[in-house]
Amino acid sequence: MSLVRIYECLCDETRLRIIQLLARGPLCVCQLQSVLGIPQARVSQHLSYLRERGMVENRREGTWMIYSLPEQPSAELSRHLACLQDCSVSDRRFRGDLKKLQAARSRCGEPGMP
Amino acid sequence: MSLVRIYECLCDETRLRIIQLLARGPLCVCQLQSVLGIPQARVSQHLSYLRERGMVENRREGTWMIYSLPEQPSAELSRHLACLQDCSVSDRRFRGDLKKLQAARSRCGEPGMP
DNA sequence: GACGAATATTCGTTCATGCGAATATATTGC
DNA sequence: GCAATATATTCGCATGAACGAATATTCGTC
Repeated sequence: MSLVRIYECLCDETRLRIIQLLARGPLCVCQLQSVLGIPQARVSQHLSYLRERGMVENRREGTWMIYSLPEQPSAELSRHLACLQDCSVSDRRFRGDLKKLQAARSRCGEPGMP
Repeated sequence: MSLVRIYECLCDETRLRIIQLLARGPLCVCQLQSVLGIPQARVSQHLSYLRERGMVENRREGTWMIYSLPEQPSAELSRHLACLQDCSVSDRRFRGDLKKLQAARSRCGEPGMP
């Protein structure tokens, strides 16, 4: 995965939010949708984009499709994800998303547990 | 400068090369052009793009326009530039560019010294 | 003020992407 | 098999970006 490829994945706000959320652990589409507050199709579209570029992995679990960041990310990707983590703690939007994520988790538990 | 803004600047290969080169110090347009091996107009176009987004600064020096990375980059930008530096040392393309940069420097000296 | 060098801008085209809307697919439980 | 839920895909459109080509601007020098 080239550097440009990495930056392409990060240069859209919605994708950035998705990646930021997945950095906290795997999530299904409907959890992402509820946190992001955007139509489901759009979430799936962005996830497809990220999947094609190797930025996310997915596995099916019943009806749910669980997305996560690569289990074995390249050195560049690791480095960049760490950098993103460093920077996003001070970002309002991201903090808001994380709050919503807590709520979503406590509401429906782990992915696959409605 | 938002994170998305930063990534937008980095998600094109030519711009990435430019930023990588400017990370080593200020350069004029013709030096960039000679290292990158692309038409001058294209270099200027990308530099305009970067300037509009606050990713580069420029100052005139006679006929030359000297471009450089921001003197006082934001915390996010600093972090990301450092991350980029870390990752690009292992990139062939960038290493090639740096070699050409050495040659360009020794050929015409510092910017403004033809 | 004309000329040359360095740089910037504009124009037209092509291509990728982001989006909403609609529809299709897959899985589970009855 | 059918319905319901979760997810994916397709289509059409609008926008922005990358590019080459051409042209314009700016500066120093004579």
